[in-house]
Amino acid sequence: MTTATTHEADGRTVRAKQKRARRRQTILDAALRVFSAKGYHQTRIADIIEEASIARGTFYLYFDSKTAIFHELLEDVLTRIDENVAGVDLEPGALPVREQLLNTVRKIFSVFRADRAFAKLILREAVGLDEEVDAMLDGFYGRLHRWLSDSLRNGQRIGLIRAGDTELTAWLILGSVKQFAALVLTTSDEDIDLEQLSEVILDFNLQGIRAF
Amino acid sequence: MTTATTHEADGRTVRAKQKRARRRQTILDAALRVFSAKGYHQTRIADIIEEASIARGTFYLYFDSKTAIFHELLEDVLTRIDENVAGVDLEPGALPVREQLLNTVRKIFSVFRADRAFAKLILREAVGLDEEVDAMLDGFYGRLHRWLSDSLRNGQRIGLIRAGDTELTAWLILGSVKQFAALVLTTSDEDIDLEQLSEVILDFNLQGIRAF
Amino acid sequence: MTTATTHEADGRTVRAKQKRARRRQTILDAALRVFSAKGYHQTRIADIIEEASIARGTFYLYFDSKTAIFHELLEDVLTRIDENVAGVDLEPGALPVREQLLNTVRKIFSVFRADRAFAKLILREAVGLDEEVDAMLDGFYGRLHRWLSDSLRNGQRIGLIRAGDTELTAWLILGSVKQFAALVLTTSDEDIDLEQLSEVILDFNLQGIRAF
Amino acid sequence: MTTATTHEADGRTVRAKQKRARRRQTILDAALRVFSAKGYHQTRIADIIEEASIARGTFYLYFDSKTAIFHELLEDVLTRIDENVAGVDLEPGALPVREQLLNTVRKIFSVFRADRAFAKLILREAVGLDEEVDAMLDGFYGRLHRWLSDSLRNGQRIGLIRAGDTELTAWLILGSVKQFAALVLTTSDEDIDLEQLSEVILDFNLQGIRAF
DNA sequence: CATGAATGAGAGTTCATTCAT
DNA sequence: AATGAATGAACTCTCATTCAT
Repeated sequence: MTTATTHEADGRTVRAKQKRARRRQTILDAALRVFSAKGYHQTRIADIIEEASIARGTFYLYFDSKTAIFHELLEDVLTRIDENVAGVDLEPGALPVREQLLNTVRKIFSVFRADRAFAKLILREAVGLDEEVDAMLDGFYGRLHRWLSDSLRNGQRIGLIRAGDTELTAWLILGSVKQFAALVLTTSDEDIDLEQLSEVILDFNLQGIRAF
Repeated sequence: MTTATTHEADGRTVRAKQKRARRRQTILDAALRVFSAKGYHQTRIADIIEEASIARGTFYLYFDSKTAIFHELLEDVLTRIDENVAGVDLEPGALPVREQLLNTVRKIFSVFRADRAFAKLILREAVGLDEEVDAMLDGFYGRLHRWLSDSLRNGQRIGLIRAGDTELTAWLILGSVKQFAALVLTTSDEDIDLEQLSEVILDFNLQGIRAF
Repeated sequence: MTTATTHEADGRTVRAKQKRARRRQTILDAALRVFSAKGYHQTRIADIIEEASIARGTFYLYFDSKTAIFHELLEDVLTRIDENVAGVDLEPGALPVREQLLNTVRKIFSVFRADRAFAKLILREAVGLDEEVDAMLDGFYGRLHRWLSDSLRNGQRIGLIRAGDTELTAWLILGSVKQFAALVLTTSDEDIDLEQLSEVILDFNLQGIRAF
Repeated sequence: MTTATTHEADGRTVRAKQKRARRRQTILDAALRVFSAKGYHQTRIADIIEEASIARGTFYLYFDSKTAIFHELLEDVLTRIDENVAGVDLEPGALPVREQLLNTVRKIFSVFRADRAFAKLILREAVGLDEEVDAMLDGFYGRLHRWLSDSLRNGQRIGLIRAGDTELTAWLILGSVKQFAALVLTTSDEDIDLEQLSEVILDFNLQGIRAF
């Protein structure tokens, strides 16, 4: 009897928490849609609450401010990409390097493709916004850069990567990847052959452009 | 008499026009400083007129709006870079391709270095601002891309550039250049050896990263 | 059986009523604390329900509005003081007038001292709030005034009080008492010798300040 | 010629300053009217700008905030009264003390009567508003109190004032004066005989109420 | 009865732009 | 041409109150 009641109470609490989490997500989703459609500055709180079909005050029950929800949104997106990159195993042996890199490129782009809105957030809306956002992006790109330069040094050690300034080279690779992502973003047609494109970008980074 | 008066009037007109042009430039300069220091949205008209030491209303005698002056500023910057790129002669013969490309890379960066404010404008402030600015940037990058892909095709024809998707590759090169520019922008120390860096970026694009 | 049930029901009803009354009082107490600590306008319903440890909606089961609970609170306080004053017996004979007045002064201040919060409510929070509160305070001070002027007239009749405008004088006495109360309120030290102060205020009102 | 131009320029500046000062005053006057009519909290910026017939933004050209204009208004009023009290000469000799005090009482009330709105501000709107206002009022009443207690001590020295706690007594006098002011404020009829009332309040403070 | 998530009217303030001088 | 006071639309955020559970 007592247990039942307890369960019931627990059930209520759990359900309430779930409901709250669901609503939070609803608002986040709506905000992402609006932010990526209109841009951060063109987006009014009014737009978000309308998109989310909630009242003005409700928004502030879940988020402190327009800035706060954007930061959270951005953090979510960055984390999601981080996880895809972090999962890559660069231990020598296993798959050929080319195959592994190809996997990473594929993964990153699949995240972007999953929702173009994410990409727009990172590549357009979050650029030059405020210092905190700058720091978040710097951190994100910094992590990617570190992973890339580490990989390059690894490659040099085992003789797969030619000698050179790994730090700088890592930035250049990152730049080409970002541009590629921006390209995918712009190209509205879904007939992009990501598989083929991934190979092109990889080969560009590996071999460069010269004939020999 | 009449002629004299006319001359005088002409002189006046000319001098007035010059004065007007000078004042315009003063305001543009001031605006560039403020925009790149505080960012587009954080910049108030009040900031610009204070920096330019003019009255509020005077601003609107020279520019239609905050948007308008930013657009003009951006156009100036983009044109300046365009000219440096457009001036490159890619006729087969002449200098070795590597040398020519190196020249172009050097020129582009010298424009950026001339005033970091320009770079910030293009790489940060103008990103995700509004549709017209988007169009301007698209046009600018589009021209760079076209020039790059034309060059690549040229290179393929004369056997210097390996076969491949020239369109996509041109974007990737552009991406690495942009990232490089952003890097130069961030690195506040003036001890950057642009000469050496230019070679690294060029070699990256030419040879890629692999050992063979 | 039926009786039993009825009894039980009655018991339940009574207990429920008591519980309800107790809760009401809990909320009133909490509200008094918060109102006098933060002031009426700085107090949010959120503050009251937190102080009372009840849910938001519960508040409205017991009181109609923020205004309503303040009114009730104020009425409670005013009534409490009224009772102390009303209880004074000024029939000629009995105690000497000075002793009687001293008793009244003592009583009033003891009410204030019992809880500074009360005093703050009357002397600060309720001032200039809204028309209904104005009316309550007017009524309260009006009753005090009437009682004072009646007393003065009585005093005149038996030759204890000098001739003069009893109406106006009553207001002046009231003013000095209010100021005194405010003084006690401000003086945070508990080492105030109310006994001595009561005499000073009484003598001030009786003899004034001149040497002869 | 030059002087003329200079004069003209000066004239312009002077006129501009005057105009600005006039407008400031217009807004202050309007604000005083509204604050005293509706109370501080019931007053919206919208009410003030409507009363002053200015645009929303104009208000903020002259005052930082709703709080700021109220503070300035209050300071003005307090200063005006201060000046009337400060001007009193209590040097022994000259006029009889009673006459001097009567003058002060008259002056203070004439300030109040000049505009009931002032009185309402001090006695009602500014009570329990915020800490800064509290400090202003405390300072104001503190100065009055100091002046009163100094005067009392002076009177004691020359044998005009009986022995007693001058500090406390000064507060009591102040209390009676405040109450009196409040009374004048409430009594909307203009047929108040301030001359007679001033005497009553003075005699109350001098002789008290008892027959002997 | 109790709860607390949801509501939405309404507030103060900012700032690009206009216009009388 | 130059000035800067004036404008008012539009914004974000608060909080007393309601109501479904």
